[in-house]
Amino acid sequence: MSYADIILPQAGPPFFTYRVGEDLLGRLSSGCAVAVPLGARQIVGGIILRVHDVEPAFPTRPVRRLLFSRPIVSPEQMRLWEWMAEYYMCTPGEVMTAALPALLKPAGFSEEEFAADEFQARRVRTVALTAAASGEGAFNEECEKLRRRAPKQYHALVEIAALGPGPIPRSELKAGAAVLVALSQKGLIAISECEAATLPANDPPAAFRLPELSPAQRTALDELREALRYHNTALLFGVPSSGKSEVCFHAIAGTLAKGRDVLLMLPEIALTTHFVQRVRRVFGPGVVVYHSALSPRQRAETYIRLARSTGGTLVVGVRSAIFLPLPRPGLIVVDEEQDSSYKQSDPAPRYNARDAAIVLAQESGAKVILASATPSLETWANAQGGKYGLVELTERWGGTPPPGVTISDTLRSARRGERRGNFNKELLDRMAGALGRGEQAIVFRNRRGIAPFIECAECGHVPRCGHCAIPLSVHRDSLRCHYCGASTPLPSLCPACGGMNLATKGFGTEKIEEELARLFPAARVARLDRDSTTSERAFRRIIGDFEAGATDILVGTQMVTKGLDFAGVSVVGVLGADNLLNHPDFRASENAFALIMQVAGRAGRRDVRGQVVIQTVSPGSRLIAQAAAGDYRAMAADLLAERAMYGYPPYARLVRVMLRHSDREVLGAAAARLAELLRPVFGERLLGPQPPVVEKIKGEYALIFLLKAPRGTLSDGAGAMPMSTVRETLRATSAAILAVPDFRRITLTFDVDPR
DNA sequence: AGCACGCCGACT
DNA sequence: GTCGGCGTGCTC
Repeated sequence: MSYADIILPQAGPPFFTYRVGEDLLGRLSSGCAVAVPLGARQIVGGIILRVHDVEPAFPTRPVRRLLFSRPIVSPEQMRLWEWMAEYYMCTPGEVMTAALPALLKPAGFSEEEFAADEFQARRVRTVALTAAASGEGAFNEECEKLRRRAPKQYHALVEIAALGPGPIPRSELKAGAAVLVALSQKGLIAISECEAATLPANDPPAAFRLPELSPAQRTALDELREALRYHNTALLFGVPSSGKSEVCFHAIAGTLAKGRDVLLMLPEIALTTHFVQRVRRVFGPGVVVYHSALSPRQRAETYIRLARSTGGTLVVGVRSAIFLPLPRPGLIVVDEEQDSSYKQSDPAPRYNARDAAIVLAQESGAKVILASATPSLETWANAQGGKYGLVELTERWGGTPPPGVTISDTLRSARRGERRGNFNKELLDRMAGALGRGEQAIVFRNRRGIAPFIECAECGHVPRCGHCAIPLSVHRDSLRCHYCGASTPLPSLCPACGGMNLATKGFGTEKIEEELARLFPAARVARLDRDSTTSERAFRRIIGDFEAGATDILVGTQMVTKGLDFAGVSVVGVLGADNLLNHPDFRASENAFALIMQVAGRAGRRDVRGQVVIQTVSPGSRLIAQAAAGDYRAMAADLLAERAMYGYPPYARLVRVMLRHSDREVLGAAAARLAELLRPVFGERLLGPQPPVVEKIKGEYALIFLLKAPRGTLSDGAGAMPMSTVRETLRATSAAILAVPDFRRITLTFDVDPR
């Protein structure tokens, strides 16, 4: 008799064992998707881990059905799943939940319902130029004919030609149905239908429209290729605007030409911008895009299409794209590798896609390029230590002059009476100048809403969120919790003492927007933050308007810093730079540096030197000076010394242990017991327990420990402990805690390498 | 994660 | 006397 160990998409045991019936014998192997019965009346989708003939000690149920004729998880992906479950201390089922699109994990169906529900790729209509309209001569001739009398058809034809060659899904075209029908009747385009999961074709490498490289970029590309001969991973470290992307494009083209697949990973926000269009212009319509705005159907189609592909595909995607079943991975590029959106912090698997990329590459003989102007200190240390190759681009592309940076002392400005609202004179003068010349400005503030909190002037009461216990932020007509999103009307009296004098403290983007309307009444101001971009459309509109020059000043949060290129911006203001440094987080300085560098990079264009004004109450800050000078090396040297001193990454591995429970007493007791068990092993390197920043999560109390597991031998002679031993200790100890009857309902989670 | 089982309060 | 509230524990 044959048995199959099957991963099911849930926490709990690593796998379940089912019987393989006669009907499926020989057709099942590792990576196959199957439907199996679970519990009384459920059918769920699972992935086969292995097939064997060891009879389990419990009665088994049969595998119900094979969902796709071939495995949908490649051997390399299976090994990535295993590594991820082990390294990030979660179950393979939790990895599976993150890895597979929802439609490929059918769950909660009764047997009858499920029978009809196997995933079927949708059929889509496509259009393509016919021979009559192809070729430069014929195409231009047809365009001329249409231009005057049928401008809509003309535009449609140009659009199809731009996206082509090859069939283009109808849904990707702006042109209406009538226009396409007319073009088809003229014999210029052919309308046909095909399975969405097989769309569209890749451009042949010869047709790539690669950008010309400058001599500096050419040298960097050669160095990169050389570095990747000796290393699996290389850091492409380039100043802002040095043209890292172009160098990557050439490396990507080289890999695709060998028939191998490329994964280009981007931070979440960068993908919604024009970058994807740029990639499509270079590599053609075959570029696969994978991000959070796709529908469940599109995700499943993309996944299946890639599983059936034979190599040579370029995928542009966010964090979760690391799980796509590329048949022949050759190169993974992680752009802005330090970006925190590569780390999933909740729910499990709490993985970092950058690190997963390096593991996946190792498993599949692929190479990794980490690209950044401000690499994470972990990556920098690895590059300095020779673990990664290091390639530098020090020259700004096209001779764009670097922006002039001014550090503006807010307290001095206030003393001199030169402050208007939250703006210092230095910034206001430069903004006025820019607006006068018809140029644009960006104002960056790392805080949404009007103010971070309000305080009663009489009793000192600060309204807090009932769910999370953190202060509520002030918005135009509500108080909102920035953690859980809960919202209550803005009170007019103090809820505690009935006092009449509620004072707003600090300031956010909404407040800045109001002030700008008063300071520059003639300017058109737009705001870009999580509150103003509730839909994809709103986001695109704000960006589009600013790009088109329909707005003059853009005020916003981190959103204004990522991957956006605005040619008309000559002034950038950073408000309250100190705030960035004051986060209760060991990465605060590193992040602040990256953020200031990124936002500063938005200023200036080829002919106009950009101006950046950083407003701060601590103008003497070493880090702010380093950021103003763009001196990454100095910053890294300082911060690495600090990390070594306090035992933080890259000199230690962090694990965050969180306990949750509805009863504060029980929680406290469990945490005390856990501390008692772990302290003898880890001593001073176990911090806590302490309440997290957000004290209550979904009505439950929480306590956290932070473990700084040392790497290398310690100065106190305690020797290094392999990470596998650290994990084993944590697992065993938490099992012991959960075995105590009183503590059974405690939720215990681990976050390895937390952000 | 579903879903059944089971032990306590509002109804016909 | 039953219907159903959700707390608890199991699913190969």
